[in-house]
Amino acid sequence: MPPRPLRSAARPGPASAPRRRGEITAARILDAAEALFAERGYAGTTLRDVADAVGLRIPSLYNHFPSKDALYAAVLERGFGPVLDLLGETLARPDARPAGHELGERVMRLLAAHPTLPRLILHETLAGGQRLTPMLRAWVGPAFARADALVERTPTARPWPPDLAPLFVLAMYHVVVGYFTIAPLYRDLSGVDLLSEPMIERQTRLLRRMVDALLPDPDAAGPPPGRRDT
Amino acid sequence: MPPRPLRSAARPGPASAPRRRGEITAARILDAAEALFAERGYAGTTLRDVADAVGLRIPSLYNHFPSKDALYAAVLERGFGPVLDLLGETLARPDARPAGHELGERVMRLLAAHPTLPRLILHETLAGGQRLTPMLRAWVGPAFARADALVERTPTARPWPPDLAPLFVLAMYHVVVGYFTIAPLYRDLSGVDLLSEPMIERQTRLLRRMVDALLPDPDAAGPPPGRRDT
Amino acid sequence: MPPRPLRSAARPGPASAPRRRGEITAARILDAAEALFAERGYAGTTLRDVADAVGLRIPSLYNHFPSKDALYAAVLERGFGPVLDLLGETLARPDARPAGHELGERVMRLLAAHPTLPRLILHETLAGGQRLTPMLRAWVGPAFARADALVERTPTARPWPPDLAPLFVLAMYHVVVGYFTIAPLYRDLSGVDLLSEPMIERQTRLLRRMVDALLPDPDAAGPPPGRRDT
Amino acid sequence: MPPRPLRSAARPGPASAPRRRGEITAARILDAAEALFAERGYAGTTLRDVADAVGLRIPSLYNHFPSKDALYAAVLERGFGPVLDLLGETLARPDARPAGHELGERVMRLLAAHPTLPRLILHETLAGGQRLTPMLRAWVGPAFARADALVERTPTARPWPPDLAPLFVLAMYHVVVGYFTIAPLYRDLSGVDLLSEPMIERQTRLLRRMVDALLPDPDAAGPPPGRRDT
DNA sequence: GATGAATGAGGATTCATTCAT
DNA sequence: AATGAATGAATCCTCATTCAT
Repeated sequence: MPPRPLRSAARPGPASAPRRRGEITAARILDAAEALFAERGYAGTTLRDVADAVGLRIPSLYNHFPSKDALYAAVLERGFGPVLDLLGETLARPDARPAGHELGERVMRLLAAHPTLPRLILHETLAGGQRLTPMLRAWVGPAFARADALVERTPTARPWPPDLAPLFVLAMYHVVVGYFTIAPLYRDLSGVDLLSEPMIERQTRLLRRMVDALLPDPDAAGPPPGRRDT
Repeated sequence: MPPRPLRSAARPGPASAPRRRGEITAARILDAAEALFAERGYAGTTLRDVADAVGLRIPSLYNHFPSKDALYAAVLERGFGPVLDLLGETLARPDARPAGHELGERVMRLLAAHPTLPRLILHETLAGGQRLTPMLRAWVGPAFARADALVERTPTARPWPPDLAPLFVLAMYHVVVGYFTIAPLYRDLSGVDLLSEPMIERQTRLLRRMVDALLPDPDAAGPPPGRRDT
Repeated sequence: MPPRPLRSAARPGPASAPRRRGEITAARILDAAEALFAERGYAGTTLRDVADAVGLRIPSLYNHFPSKDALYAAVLERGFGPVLDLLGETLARPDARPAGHELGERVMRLLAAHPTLPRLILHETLAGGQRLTPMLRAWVGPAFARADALVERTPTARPWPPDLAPLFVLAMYHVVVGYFTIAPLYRDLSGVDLLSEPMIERQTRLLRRMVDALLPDPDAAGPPPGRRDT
Repeated sequence: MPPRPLRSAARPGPASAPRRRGEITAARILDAAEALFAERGYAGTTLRDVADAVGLRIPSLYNHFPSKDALYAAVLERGFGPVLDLLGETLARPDARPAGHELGERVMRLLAAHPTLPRLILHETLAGGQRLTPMLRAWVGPAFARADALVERTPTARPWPPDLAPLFVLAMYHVVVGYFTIAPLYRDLSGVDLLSEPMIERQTRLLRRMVDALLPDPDAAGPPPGRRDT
């Protein structure tokens, strides 16, 4: 369980330190549930698993969340709230090119700090989004739309035709989400930990290179000649 | 990779008609199970679901498969056998550039015909591959290694550094797998069916353009000037 | 558990002997459940109680009834079906006076053979009929209406005013139902078993005397002089 | 019968105002619990139900009653104390005939003011009296005995044989208790509220007529000729 | 090969109760 | 006096599996 930065605790209120003991327990439950849901999905995660991970008995969970469903929803809300905020800001920025360039790094940093989120969202995707929080449902469509717009308004030497832009966005999304999703299996098979700092940095370089190649800067001559990535 | 018996080709194809009625029932069970496992994952799929989908009672499933686990394994074996064969062939071909160019189309055609496979494999990926058939386990590592080699030996105007090549392969893998995985949710949210023929064709064009941009042909001058994608 | 007369088994079909073993088990479950529901009510009866009484494990109950609710409904259906039929016939008879006179005896005989039914119906009454089978709901209203009509059309020396007739019917209903309901407590407190043959017979005489007094025969002179009850 | 402290009369009456706030809360709990126990029985009533009805949290109930059982006992004690007192007085009066005549009205008035009591007692009856407060247990037997004696010593034109007298008492008891018990269901089915003032008054007339018919005044000639019931 | 019946294990949830605050 | 938190026991129900038919 990665340490959760303070700002994520800042959601429920302006005061950052949880005052009551109950809030601490609820946060611990959310931590454990997030990890387990990310690893095993909703159906594969048992309240016993969660309770064991927190060091509580099962009925105690019900003192903090009224049902397994509600716990799952709370995990998604807490996890995705800050991410969606950040993505929203970046996508909304008018200066397309720097935005596109930064997006990769920002998203990588963000998800590296919350590596469970991509797994959570992929579980949802596989489930057809049937349990998708209204929050996420409401967000996904517009987010992709804004990303499409960003791609289309980015000045590039070789613009994307409108019918391919959405698929391009989808592709880049999958590159990022897939990277974090496959990390445990990749580590298991190859011994390399994709979540380690150097690998994260490499993947960030990859993204930059991909963006450079796929959205070439119109001002640069040909494929960036002298510039080496990194 | 274990030799794949011909019978696996007998599924929907015109090939040898199954002799016994039992085999036909087993195939129907596999069909139903494949769809359900792909949609809901292993933990989320119930033998009752499978039996209902086939029109049998649960105990009858045990006449064909000794356990839920075995049924799941059989689904993976039957589903991935032909795919792995095909991929293996392509990846093993010495002529790197045409192979790289063709790979996208071949894989798209293949997965478009078996759209459950990406979902199945993603469920496995999320589960950390713990239930991954030995078959798949044995295949995945080498496959990526061969793909890495393919990328590295492909003559290109801008070669990939060895530390990025594997990540590049991974990225392309996620682009393809993610496309099929998100199809149901995408359809739900946007109304567009990514599994439809036109969309599949668009995605194929996207892949070709991505490969062109990321592995630029050394013989071509600059970014392919006169050539417009489709 | 009183022996169930064969005619009640005749409901589900014309053949009286249950062919399959499952039907026997289902009947045993119904027997046990009927006794327990009658004694403890719905909320106070546990599936464990039922299973223990039958000698099964709890999950086996679900092979015969899909839920506790359905089991309860089945108990009511099986128990009240024949009773309602019989009552319906009697109440529908045109010859009011003999019908009224016989009703007491018939009902007493009927309920003496099924002493759980009054308790079941009282549990339902107390619950406000919220779980009342549609069957019973549909029956209760008309039954009382027909009973009212019977009272009003019975020739008597002192007719009941229309506003009291329904209450009179209700009263007689409670006399009968209450008698069987209180039997266990009465036995516990006084040692007398109201369900014993002699007591049943006494109560039958009581009912006859009450009917005679409350619906006096217009042809008889005054309070029946020479006639002694019994 | 244990002496009843005056405070039990303090409930809804204008009598001595409860001094401490705790007593007022306890009374509110008793009110809510009485209604719920009467409606759903002991097993069907949850401490959460009670707490919700009072507007407290469950643990607060334990500040006033040491257990669910004790709360139930307190409800019975408080509810039945005054009733038993009153019945005791009436039954103990030596002048049999007026007592018998008055009994109906007094009981009806009493129960109309406390319509939950019949339901509570019926729940107890159905449970076989296993939870019956010692108070009630100690009272029921003697009460019926005194009622039997009352019936037997009432001068009437047609005395009840000793073997029928107890059943007659039982019957009248059920007429009264049943009336209040069925009220909610009756209202649900027919729209008529048996607890309304006019219906209560009708039922009182019914009781008087039944008593007149079943215990005919020896001084009156035949069935009371000129007198019409109200 | 298909199925009705039975069941051990477990899953989510509720309930009455306790205790520290 | 009120309550948030914790929990053992139990509730209804599901699941994968077995077995006799």
